[in-house]
Amino acid sequence: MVNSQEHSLDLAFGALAHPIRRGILARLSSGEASVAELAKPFRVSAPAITKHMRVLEDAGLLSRRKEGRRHRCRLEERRLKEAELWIERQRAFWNDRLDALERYLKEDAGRANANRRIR
Amino acid sequence: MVNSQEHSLDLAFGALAHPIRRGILARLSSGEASVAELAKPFRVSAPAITKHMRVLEDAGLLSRRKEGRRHRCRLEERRLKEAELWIERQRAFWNDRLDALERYLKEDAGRANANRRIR
DNA sequence: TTATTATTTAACTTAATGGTTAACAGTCAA
DNA sequence: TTGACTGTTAACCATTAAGTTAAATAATAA
Repeated sequence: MVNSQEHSLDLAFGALAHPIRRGILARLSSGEASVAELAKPFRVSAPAITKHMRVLEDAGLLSRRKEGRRHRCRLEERRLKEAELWIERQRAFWNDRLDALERYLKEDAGRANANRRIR
Repeated sequence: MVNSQEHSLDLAFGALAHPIRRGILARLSSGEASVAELAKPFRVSAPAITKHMRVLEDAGLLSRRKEGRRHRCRLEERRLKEAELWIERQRAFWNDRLDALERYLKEDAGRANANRRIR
């Protein structure tokens, strides 16, 4: 199970890589909705939406329960959080490097000035 | 050009959806590197790496300059930031909703208790 | 010049994605 | 029971993705 975490990031980012799926998530982030409601803004067939729902579900970004003939869908934020965290970690690293460089340059400039003053 | 922003998110998330490409970015987040250095941890052919580099470049997540026969590659953090921001916004919305729900439930519980005390 | 190293391009295979239409299954309401 | 509504499955098509090997280009080293 070494790379099951990796694989779930594959699925999550893959799911986010399509505007319809991001649209569905955006809609869900303001509350639960049925499949038809989620489909409304998009000019594609119902089966296409079913497939997008499947991708989101497989990625663990969305869950649903049946309520009569409609499905109530809701956002699963945990996976979204994991994806966000991955990005955040990379950026944090990078920013640390930039910060360190900046500090170094400042110190260096300080030392250069000190030297200039000494002689 | 309405959805060029959308399209660049497609590319960014799509690029993040592969473990080799995430590995490359992770490596880059601790400093610049050549293509061969980036390729080393992965058991795929050089042309495969070239393709992954292209995907990352097209997504604007990576840039490079030629230095003799090697290419020095570096992370472009702006796109990474944009992707992070998109996720963060969805989650913020959702958390607001959950917070509101929690507040509502607490208030409600308080009122219920008050009522119980009265009679 | 010749060989070596770093990287890309070309051509190809296989599998996955994203869409379609047509048909099916469950649930509700007349 | 019949019909309408919500959603899925099946079968198909076109495009893209991810890998391969073989050959090409470009820069350095011998």
